[in-house]
Amino acid sequence: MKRTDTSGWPCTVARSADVLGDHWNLLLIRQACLGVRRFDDFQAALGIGRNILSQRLARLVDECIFTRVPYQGSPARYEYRLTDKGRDAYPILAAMAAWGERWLTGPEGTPLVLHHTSCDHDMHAVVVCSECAEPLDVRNVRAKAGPGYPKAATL
Amino acid sequence: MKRTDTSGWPCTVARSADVLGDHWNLLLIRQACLGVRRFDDFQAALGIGRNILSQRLARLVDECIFTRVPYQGSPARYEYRLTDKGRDAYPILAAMAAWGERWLTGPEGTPLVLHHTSCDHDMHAVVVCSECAEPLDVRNVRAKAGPGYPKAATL
DNA sequence: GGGCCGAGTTCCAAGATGCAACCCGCTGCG
DNA sequence: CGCAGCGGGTTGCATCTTGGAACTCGGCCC
Repeated sequence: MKRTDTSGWPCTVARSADVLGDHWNLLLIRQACLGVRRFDDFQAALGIGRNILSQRLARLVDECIFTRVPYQGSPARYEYRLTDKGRDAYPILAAMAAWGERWLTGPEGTPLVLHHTSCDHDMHAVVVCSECAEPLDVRNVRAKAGPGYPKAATL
Repeated sequence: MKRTDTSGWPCTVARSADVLGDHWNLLLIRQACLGVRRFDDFQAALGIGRNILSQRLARLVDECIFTRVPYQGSPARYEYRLTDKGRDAYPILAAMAAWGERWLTGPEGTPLVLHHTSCDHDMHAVVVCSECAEPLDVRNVRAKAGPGYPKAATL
């Protein structure tokens, strides 16, 4: 009945999917990357229901993707900021943006262009191999069991 | 009421999230990348309900991420294969796997190791800038409106 | 003739979502 | 003082979506 919990599966994709496989979570992280930090701003920007937002933020704080820090006392007000873990999810969003740009964009062109300030160029994300820096392709990658792989498993 | 549809939003992340922001969809694509093609194999590998599986596969075929091709007639049997669009989503999964490996792995180590056959090394995915090949970091990226950006918008 | 695939549907109860309305501790303001 | 406003949430309720298990259907196999 309740959404299957994949966080304990012997697969890093399944574990990530447990938290990132939710459009609101993805969108919240994206907004946060864009500088949004406050409840009402998330709500207004995404049009997400306040209860859902509240629940999602709690989950993300729980997962250490956001931290809830007070930015004023009396009345106590909090804002949500990305942790290193959350910030580190940005590449995934960038990869999704690149995919969306390639496959889900109509003739009108991309709504958003990313600009890399380090090299001062407009760019898009490319996912490469850590060893040879070649872009990845499913056909050149094999998955094999690692140290944390249990004997019986789904793969 | 029904799950908010973000596929028309002026944001490539939101559009991608509409289809990739679902753990089953992600997991199905992952399985497909691993070579799974048949209904019952997906079902057995993921433990997903047959109704949900059926519904998800239909959606993914609809989105042109999978194609349903007959592999025998009489009785007609179909298998689901990744299209180029689907195959191109692999980098996203690889990025998620890398994140999961870094942040969601316990002391036992990664369950799965990826091996890049092109360079014959074990590797992990890195998301880099298409222009300067530096790994991305949120702090070095700015989003700006592109050609497909409507005047009124959420960003 | 009966059982066994693979590939789906159908049914139903338990959750999840979305929306709107309500609450709470302060602040500013007339 | 009284009261509306603001940021930040809860609560309630009507719908949808999930997950699990049972049922269907066309064709082999024995």
